[in-house]
Amino acid sequence: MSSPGITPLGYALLGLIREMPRSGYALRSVFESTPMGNYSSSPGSIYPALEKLRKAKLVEARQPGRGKGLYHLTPAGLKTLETWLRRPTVEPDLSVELLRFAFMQFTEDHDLMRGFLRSFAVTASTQADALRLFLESPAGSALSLHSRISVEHGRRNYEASADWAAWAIESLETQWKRKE
Amino acid sequence: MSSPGITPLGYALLGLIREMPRSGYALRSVFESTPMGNYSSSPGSIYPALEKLRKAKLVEARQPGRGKGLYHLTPAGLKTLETWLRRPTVEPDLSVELLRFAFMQFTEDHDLMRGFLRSFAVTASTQADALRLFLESPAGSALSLHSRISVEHGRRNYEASADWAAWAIESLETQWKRKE
DNA sequence: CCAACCATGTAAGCTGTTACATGATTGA
DNA sequence: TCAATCATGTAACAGCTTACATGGTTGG
Repeated sequence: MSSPGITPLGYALLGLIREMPRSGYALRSVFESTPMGNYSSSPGSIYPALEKLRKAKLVEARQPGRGKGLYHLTPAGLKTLETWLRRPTVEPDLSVELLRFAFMQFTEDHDLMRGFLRSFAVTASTQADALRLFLESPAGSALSLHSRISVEHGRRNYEASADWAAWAIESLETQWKRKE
Repeated sequence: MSSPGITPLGYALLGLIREMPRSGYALRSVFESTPMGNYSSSPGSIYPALEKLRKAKLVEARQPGRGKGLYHLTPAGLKTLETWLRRPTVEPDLSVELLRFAFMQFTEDHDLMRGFLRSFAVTASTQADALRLFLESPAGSALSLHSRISVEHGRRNYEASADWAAWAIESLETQWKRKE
Protein backbone atom coordinates (compact mmCIF):
# COMPACT_ATOMS: atom_id res chain seq x y z
CA MET A 1 0.00 0.00 0.00
CA SER A 2 2.95 2.31 -0.71
CA SER A 3 6.64 1.37 -0.53
CA PRO A 4 7.09 -2.26 -1.52
CA GLY A 5 4.80 -4.14 0.77
CA ILE A 6 4.89 -2.20 4.01
CA THR A 7 1.48 -2.11 5.62
CA PRO A 8 0.23 0.44 8.13
CA LEU A 9 1.03 -2.10 10.83
CA GLY A 10 4.59 -2.28 9.50
CA TYR A 11 4.97 1.48 9.74
CA ALA A 12 3.45 1.46 13.20
CA LEU A 13 6.11 -1.01 14.26
CA LEU A 14 8.89 1.01 12.64
CA GLY A 15 7.67 4.17 14.35
CA LEU A 16 7.50 2.56 17.77
CA ILE A 17 10.90 0.95 17.40
CA ARG A 18 12.34 4.29 16.41
CA GLU A 19 11.09 5.83 19.61
CA MET A 20 13.04 3.22 21.53
CA PRO A 21 14.27 -0.31 20.92
CA ARG A 22 11.58 -2.75 21.98
CA SER A 23 10.94 -6.48 22.05
CA GLY A 24 8.06 -8.02 20.14
CA TYR A 25 6.26 -8.44 23.40
CA ALA A 26 6.76 -4.79 24.33
CA LEU A 27 5.36 -3.76 20.95
CA ARG A 28 2.29 -5.90 21.54
CA SER A 29 1.78 -4.26 24.92
CA VAL A 30 1.69 -0.83 23.33
CA PHE A 31 -1.14 -1.92 21.06
CA GLU A 32 -2.96 -3.52 23.93
CA SER A 33 -2.66 -0.72 26.44
CA THR A 34 -2.96 2.48 24.43
CA PRO A 35 -5.43 3.98 21.97
CA MET A 36 -3.06 2.79 19.25
CA GLY A 37 -4.85 -0.54 19.47
CA ASN A 38 -6.54 0.06 16.12
CA TYR A 39 -3.39 -1.27 14.58
CA SER A 40 -3.74 -4.94 15.13
CA SER A 41 -3.25 -6.69 18.37
CA SER A 42 -2.38 -10.31 18.66
CA PRO A 43 0.82 -12.25 18.06
CA GLY A 44 -0.50 -13.69 14.82
CA SER A 45 -0.02 -10.38 13.09
CA ILE A 46 2.82 -8.72 14.95
CA TYR A 47 5.43 -11.47 14.93
CA PRO A 48 5.08 -12.23 11.23
CA ALA A 49 5.16 -8.50 10.49
CA LEU A 50 8.36 -8.13 12.49
CA GLU A 51 9.89 -11.08 10.66
CA LYS A 52 9.06 -9.40 7.40
CA LEU A 53 10.72 -6.18 8.47
CA ARG A 54 13.77 -8.13 9.62
CA LYS A 55 14.03 -9.96 6.30
CA ALA A 56 13.77 -6.64 4.50
CA LYS A 57 16.66 -5.45 6.69
CA LEU A 58 14.67 -2.57 8.08
CA VAL A 59 15.08 -3.76 11.67
CA GLU A 60 17.57 -5.92 13.54
CA ALA A 61 17.25 -7.85 16.78
CA ARG A 62 19.90 -7.77 19.47
CA GLN A 63 20.05 -10.14 22.41
CA PRO A 64 20.82 -8.34 25.60
CA GLY A 65 18.52 -10.52 27.67
CA ARG A 66 16.19 -13.40 27.03
CA GLY A 67 14.05 -14.01 23.98
CA LYS A 68 15.08 -12.56 20.70
CA GLY A 69 16.03 -9.30 22.27
CA LEU A 70 15.28 -5.74 21.33
CA TYR A 71 14.55 -4.65 17.82
CA HIS A 72 16.16 -1.48 16.58
CA LEU A 73 16.03 0.29 13.23
CA THR A 74 18.71 -0.18 10.60
CA PRO A 75 19.78 2.88 8.59
CA ALA A 76 17.56 1.57 5.79
CA GLY A 77 14.68 1.23 8.23
CA LEU A 78 15.09 4.80 9.42
CA LYS A 79 15.20 6.02 5.85
CA THR A 80 12.07 4.09 4.93
CA LEU A 81 10.26 5.54 7.92
CA GLU A 82 11.41 9.08 7.15
CA THR A 83 10.32 8.77 3.54
CA TRP A 84 6.91 7.62 4.63
CA LEU A 85 6.59 10.48 7.12
CA ARG A 86 7.40 12.98 4.39
CA ARG A 87 5.05 11.62 1.80
CA PRO A 88 2.48 14.10 0.53
CA THR A 89 -0.82 13.99 2.37
CA VAL A 90 -3.27 12.80 -0.17
CA GLU A 91 -5.02 9.69 1.09
CA PRO A 92 -8.55 10.26 2.32
CA ASP A 93 -7.84 7.47 4.82
CA LEU A 94 -7.36 9.75 7.79
CA SER A 95 -6.50 7.02 10.26
CA VAL A 96 -3.32 6.13 8.39
CA GLU A 97 -2.44 9.81 8.03
CA LEU A 98 -2.88 10.19 11.74
CA LEU A 99 -0.42 7.39 12.35
CA ARG A 100 2.11 9.37 10.36
CA PHE A 101 1.46 12.46 12.40
CA ALA A 102 1.92 10.57 15.65
CA PHE A 103 5.40 9.44 14.65
CA MET A 104 6.53 12.83 13.41
CA GLN A 105 7.20 13.83 16.99
CA PHE A 106 10.48 11.92 16.98
CA THR A 107 11.79 13.96 14.07
CA GLU A 108 11.37 17.25 15.92
CA ASP A 109 11.01 18.79 12.51
CA HIS A 110 8.51 21.59 13.13
CA ASP A 111 8.18 22.48 9.48
CA LEU A 112 7.25 18.91 8.68
CA MET A 113 4.51 18.93 11.30
CA ARG A 114 3.20 22.31 10.24
CA GLY A 115 3.14 21.31 6.59
CA PHE A 116 1.47 18.02 7.38
CA LEU A 117 -1.27 19.55 9.49
CA ARG A 118 -2.05 22.21 6.92
CA SER A 119 -2.26 19.57 4.25
CA PHE A 120 -4.32 17.33 6.49
CA ALA A 121 -6.76 20.17 7.09
CA VAL A 122 -7.09 20.74 3.36
CA THR A 123 -7.68 17.05 2.70
CA ALA A 124 -10.31 16.79 5.42
CA SER A 125 -12.07 19.99 4.30
CA THR A 126 -12.04 18.81 0.72
CA GLN A 127 -13.69 15.56 1.68
CA ALA A 128 -16.23 17.39 3.83
CA ASP A 129 -17.00 19.75 0.96
CA ALA A 130 -17.35 16.86 -1.44
CA LEU A 131 -20.00 15.33 0.79
CA ARG A 132 -21.73 18.68 1.24
CA LEU A 133 -21.78 19.20 -2.51
CA PHE A 134 -23.08 15.68 -2.96
CA LEU A 135 -25.91 16.40 -0.53
CA GLU A 136 -26.77 19.60 -2.38
CA SER A 137 -26.58 17.98 -5.80
CA PRO A 138 -29.63 16.55 -7.56
CA ALA A 139 -28.44 13.06 -6.66
CA GLY A 140 -28.16 14.06 -3.01
CA SER A 141 -31.46 15.86 -2.87
CA ALA A 142 -33.15 12.84 -4.35
CA LEU A 143 -32.13 10.79 -1.33
CA SER A 144 -34.44 10.22 1.58
CA LEU A 145 -33.92 12.32 4.70
CA HIS A 146 -32.66 9.19 6.37
CA SER A 147 -29.96 8.67 3.74
CA ARG A 148 -28.94 12.29 3.87
CA ILE A 149 -28.57 12.01 7.63
CA SER A 150 -26.31 9.01 7.15
CA VAL A 151 -24.08 10.89 4.75
CA GLU A 152 -24.04 13.84 7.11
CA HIS A 153 -22.25 11.66 9.65
CA GLY A 154 -19.31 11.30 7.31
CA ARG A 155 -19.36 15.02 6.54
CA ARG A 156 -19.23 15.94 10.20
CA ASN A 157 -16.38 13.56 10.87
CA TYR A 158 -14.29 15.14 8.15
CA GLU A 159 -15.19 18.55 9.48
CA ALA A 160 -14.13 17.52 12.98
CA SER A 161 -10.82 16.35 11.54
CA ALA A 162 -10.26 19.67 9.82
CA ASP A 163 -11.05 21.54 13.04
CA TRP A 164 -8.71 19.28 14.93
CA ALA A 165 -5.87 20.06 12.54
CA ALA A 166 -6.35 23.80 12.99
CA TRP A 167 -6.40 23.38 16.75
CA ALA A 168 -3.33 21.12 16.62
CA ILE A 169 -1.32 23.75 14.74
CA GLU A 170 -2.24 26.36 17.33
CA SER A 171 -1.37 24.08 20.24
CA LEU A 172 1.99 23.17 18.82
CA GLU A 173 2.87 26.74 17.81
CA THR A 174 2.05 27.91 21.31
CA GLN A 175 4.33 25.34 22.83
CA TRP A 176 7.12 26.03 20.39
CA LYS A 177 6.98 29.74 21.20
CA ARG A 178 7.13 29.03 24.90
CA LYS A 179 10.24 26.94 24.45
CA GLU A 180 12.16 29.58 22.53
CA MET B 1 -18.14 -11.28 12.84
CA SER B 2 -21.67 -11.90 14.16
CA SER B 3 -24.20 -14.28 12.61
CA PRO B 4 -22.35 -17.19 11.04
CA GLY B 5 -19.95 -15.59 8.62
CA ILE B 6 -21.77 -12.55 7.34
CA THR B 7 -19.37 -9.68 6.88
CA PRO B 8 -20.24 -5.97 6.81
CA LEU B 9 -20.08 -6.22 3.03
CA GLY B 10 -22.61 -9.05 3.17
CA TYR B 11 -25.00 -6.95 5.22
CA ALA B 12 -24.47 -4.01 2.89
CA LEU B 13 -25.54 -6.22 0.01
CA LEU B 14 -28.57 -7.55 1.89
CA GLY B 15 -29.62 -4.01 2.77
CA LEU B 16 -29.31 -2.74 -0.78
CA ILE B 17 -31.16 -5.74 -2.20
CA ARG B 18 -33.93 -5.19 0.29
CA GLU B 19 -34.40 -1.66 -0.94
CA MET B 20 -35.00 -3.04 -4.41
CA PRO B 21 -33.97 -6.13 -6.36
CA ARG B 22 -30.68 -5.45 -8.09
CA SER B 23 -28.15 -7.21 -10.30
CA GLY B 24 -24.59 -7.72 -9.19
CA TYR B 25 -23.57 -4.98 -11.55
CA ALA B 26 -26.14 -2.58 -10.12
CA LEU B 27 -24.83 -3.30 -6.63
CA ARG B 28 -21.31 -2.53 -7.74
CA SER B 29 -22.46 0.75 -9.21
CA VAL B 30 -23.91 1.81 -5.89
CA PHE B 31 -20.55 1.33 -4.23
CA GLU B 32 -18.79 3.13 -7.00
CA SER B 33 -21.07 6.12 -7.27
CA THR B 34 -22.14 6.91 -3.72
CA PRO B 35 -20.43 7.60 -0.41
CA MET B 36 -21.15 3.96 0.45
CA GLY B 37 -17.93 3.13 -1.37
CA ASN B 38 -16.18 2.32 1.91
CA TYR B 39 -17.72 -1.09 1.59
CA SER B 40 -15.56 -2.65 -1.02
CA SER B 41 -15.72 -1.96 -4.64
CA SER B 42 -14.52 -4.36 -7.25
CA PRO B 43 -15.96 -7.55 -8.66
CA GLY B 44 -13.44 -9.67 -6.80
CA SER B 45 -15.22 -9.04 -3.55
CA ILE B 46 -18.83 -8.48 -4.53
CA TYR B 47 -19.47 -11.49 -6.75
CA PRO B 48 -18.01 -14.01 -4.32
CA ALA B 49 -19.93 -12.35 -1.49
CA LEU B 50 -23.17 -12.64 -3.48
CA GLU B 51 -22.44 -16.28 -4.21
CA LYS B 52 -21.98 -16.87 -0.52
CA LEU B 53 -25.30 -15.24 0.28
CA ARG B 54 -26.96 -17.31 -2.44
CA LYS B 55 -25.51 -20.54 -1.08
CA ALA B 56 -26.71 -19.58 2.37
CA LYS B 57 -30.17 -19.11 0.81
CA LEU B 58 -30.39 -15.51 1.95
CA VAL B 59 -30.82 -14.22 -1.60
CA GLU B 60 -32.10 -15.66 -4.89
CA ALA B 61 -31.45 -14.62 -8.46
CA ARG B 62 -34.21 -14.34 -11.04
CA GLN B 63 -33.68 -14.01 -14.76
CA PRO B 64 -35.92 -11.39 -16.26
CA GLY B 65 -33.30 -10.15 -18.71
CA ARG B 66 -29.68 -10.92 -19.43
CA GLY B 67 -27.00 -12.03 -17.02
CA LYS B 68 -27.96 -13.78 -13.87
CA GLY B 69 -30.82 -11.43 -13.27
CA LEU B 70 -31.93 -9.56 -10.23
CA TYR B 71 -31.20 -10.67 -6.73
CA HIS B 72 -33.97 -10.48 -4.18
CA LEU B 73 -34.12 -11.46 -0.52
CA THR B 74 -35.50 -14.78 0.62
CA PRO B 75 -37.60 -14.81 3.80
CA ALA B 76 -34.50 -16.11 5.61
CA GLY B 77 -32.48 -13.24 4.15
CA LEU B 78 -34.98 -10.68 5.35
CA LYS B 79 -35.00 -12.23 8.78
CA THR B 80 -31.19 -12.21 8.97
CA LEU B 81 -31.14 -8.57 7.97
CA GLU B 82 -33.83 -7.62 10.47
CA THR B 83 -32.03 -9.44 13.27
CA TRP B 84 -28.85 -7.59 12.45
CA LEU B 85 -30.65 -4.23 12.38
CA ARG B 86 -32.10 -4.91 15.82
CA ARG B 87 -28.90 -6.02 17.45
CA PRO B 88 -27.87 -3.99 20.48
CA THR B 89 -25.49 -1.14 19.72
CA VAL B 90 -22.31 -2.13 21.41
CA GLU B 91 -19.48 -2.17 18.93
CA PRO B 92 -17.17 0.82 19.07
CA ASP B 93 -16.75 0.37 15.32
CA LEU B 94 -19.01 3.24 14.37
CA SER B 95 -18.77 2.73 10.63
CA VAL B 96 -20.50 -0.65 10.85
CA GLU B 97 -23.10 0.78 13.19
CA LEU B 98 -23.73 3.53 10.70
CA LEU B 99 -24.35 0.96 8.01
CA ARG B 100 -27.07 -0.49 10.18
CA PHE B 101 -28.63 2.90 10.67
CA ALA B 102 -28.66 3.56 6.95
CA PHE B 103 -30.68 0.43 6.28
CA MET B 104 -33.18 1.01 9.06
CA GLN B 105 -35.02 3.42 6.81
CA PHE B 106 -36.66 0.56 4.97
CA THR B 107 -38.22 -0.76 8.13
CA GLU B 108 -40.00 2.53 8.83
CA ASP B 109 -39.84 1.51 12.46
CA HIS B 110 -39.46 4.85 14.24
CA ASP B 111 -38.88 3.30 17.64
CA LEU B 112 -36.05 1.23 16.25
CA MET B 113 -34.35 4.33 14.83
CA ARG B 114 -34.89 6.32 18.01
CA GLY B 115 -33.52 3.54 20.18
CA PHE B 116 -30.57 3.02 17.91
CA LEU B 117 -29.60 6.68 17.82
CA ARG B 118 -29.85 7.05 21.58
CA SER B 119 -27.71 3.98 22.03
CA PHE B 120 -25.28 5.17 19.38
CA ALA B 121 -24.93 8.50 21.18
CA VAL B 122 -24.19 6.71 24.43
CA THR B 123 -21.59 4.49 22.79
CA ALA B 124 -19.88 7.43 21.12
CA SER B 125 -19.92 9.52 24.30
CA THR B 126 -18.56 6.63 26.29
CA GLN B 127 -15.67 6.23 23.90
CA ALA B 128 -15.04 9.97 23.92
CA ASP B 129 -15.04 9.98 27.72
CA ALA B 130 -12.71 7.01 27.84
CA LEU B 131 -10.21 8.93 25.77
CA ARG B 132 -10.67 12.06 27.84
CA LEU B 133 -10.10 10.08 31.02
CA PHE B 134 -7.06 8.47 29.47
CA LEU B 135 -5.66 11.90 28.66
CA GLU B 136 -6.28 13.08 32.21
CA SER B 137 -4.85 9.93 33.77
CA PRO B 138 -1.22 9.66 34.88
CA ALA B 139 -0.50 7.57 31.79
CA GLY B 140 -2.02 10.23 29.57
CA SER B 141 -0.33 13.14 31.27
CA ALA B 142 2.98 11.40 30.89
CA LEU B 143 2.61 11.52 27.12
CA SER B 144 4.18 14.22 25.04
CA LEU B 145 1.98 17.06 23.85
CA HIS B 146 2.28 15.60 20.38
CA SER B 147 0.92 12.24 21.51
CA ARG B 148 -1.89 13.87 23.42
CA ILE B 149 -2.82 15.82 20.32
CA SER B 150 -2.97 12.57 18.36
CA VAL B 151 -5.30 10.98 20.88
CA GLU B 152 -7.42 14.11 20.87
CA HIS B 153 -8.25 13.46 17.24
CA GLY B 154 -9.97 10.24 18.19
CA ARG B 155 -11.76 11.93 21.06
CA ARG B 156 -13.12 14.66 18.81
CA ASN B 157 -14.33 12.17 16.26
CA TYR B 158 -16.31 10.27 18.87
CA GLU B 159 -17.68 13.56 20.13
CA ALA B 160 -18.73 14.54 16.63
CA SER B 161 -20.50 11.21 16.30
CA ALA B 162 -22.39 11.77 19.53
CA ASP B 163 -23.41 15.26 18.40
CA TRP B 164 -24.51 13.85 15.08
CA ALA B 165 -26.75 11.31 16.79
CA ALA B 166 -28.46 14.01 18.84
CA TRP B 167 -28.97 16.10 15.74
CA ALA B 168 -30.26 13.09 13.81
CA ILE B 169 -32.92 12.36 16.43
CA GLU B 170 -34.10 15.97 16.25
CA SER B 171 -34.20 15.97 12.47
CA LEU B 172 -36.17 12.76 12.28
CA GLU B 173 -38.58 13.72 15.05
CA THR B 174 -39.28 17.00 13.28
CA GLN B 175 -40.06 15.23 10.05
CA TRP B 176 -42.20 12.63 11.75
CA LYS B 177 -44.25 15.35 13.44
CA ARG B 178 -44.76 17.15 10.15
CA LYS B 179 -46.10 14.00 8.56
CA GLU B 180 -48.70 13.34 11.24
C1' DC C 1 -19.03 -0.58 -36.85
C1' DC C 2 -17.09 0.79 -32.74
C1' DA C 3 -17.07 2.68 -28.24
C1' DA C 4 -19.29 2.60 -24.11
C1' DC C 5 -21.51 0.28 -20.92
C1' DC C 6 -23.96 -3.85 -18.98
C1' DA C 7 -22.73 -8.02 -16.71
C1' DT C 8 -20.11 -11.74 -14.50
C1' DG C 9 -16.59 -14.01 -13.08
C1' DT C 10 -11.55 -16.29 -11.74
C1' DA C 11 -6.75 -16.69 -9.81
C1' DA C 12 -2.85 -15.21 -7.21
C1' DG C 13 -1.36 -13.06 -3.42
C1' DC C 14 -1.31 -10.54 0.88
C1' DT C 15 -2.93 -9.52 5.53
C1' DG C 16 -5.03 -10.26 9.30
C1' DT C 17 -7.77 -13.11 12.78
C1' DT C 18 -8.48 -16.82 16.03
C1' DA C 19 -6.91 -20.39 18.48
C1' DC C 20 -3.50 -23.16 19.97
C1' DA C 21 1.09 -24.17 21.86
C1' DT C 22 5.36 -23.54 24.36
C1' DG C 23 8.69 -22.22 27.65
C1' DA C 24 11.41 -18.85 30.87
C1' DT C 25 11.47 -15.73 34.73
C1' DT C 26 9.99 -13.49 38.83
C1' DG C 27 7.63 -12.18 42.93
C1' DA C 28 4.62 -13.62 46.71
C1' DT D 1 5.80 -23.58 44.39
C1' DC D 2 2.56 -21.44 41.83
C1' DA D 3 0.49 -17.74 39.45
C1' DA D 4 1.38 -13.98 36.66
C1' DT D 5 3.80 -12.05 33.28
C1' DC D 6 7.47 -12.05 29.84
C1' DA D 7 8.27 -13.81 25.34
C1' DT D 8 7.67 -16.06 20.84
C1' DG D 9 5.67 -18.43 17.69
C1' DT D 10 2.50 -21.57 14.23
C1' DA D 11 -1.52 -23.32 11.57
C1' DA D 12 -5.99 -22.89 9.65
C1' DC D 13 -8.91 -19.91 7.71
C1' DA D 14 -11.43 -15.84 6.01
C1' DG D 15 -11.55 -11.78 3.39
C1' DC D 16 -10.16 -8.40 0.35
C1' DT D 17 -7.35 -6.42 -3.62
C1' DT D 18 -5.49 -6.37 -8.13
C1' DA D 19 -5.38 -7.91 -12.44
C1' DC D 20 -7.03 -10.51 -15.89
C1' DA D 21 -10.61 -12.50 -18.87
C1' DT D 22 -14.92 -12.82 -21.27
C1' DG D 23 -19.05 -11.77 -23.72
C1' DG D 24 -23.67 -9.25 -24.74
C1' DT D 25 -26.19 -4.95 -25.89
C1' DT D 26 -27.01 -0.37 -27.43
C1' DG D 27 -26.52 4.20 -29.28
C1' DG D 28 -24.25 7.25 -32.38
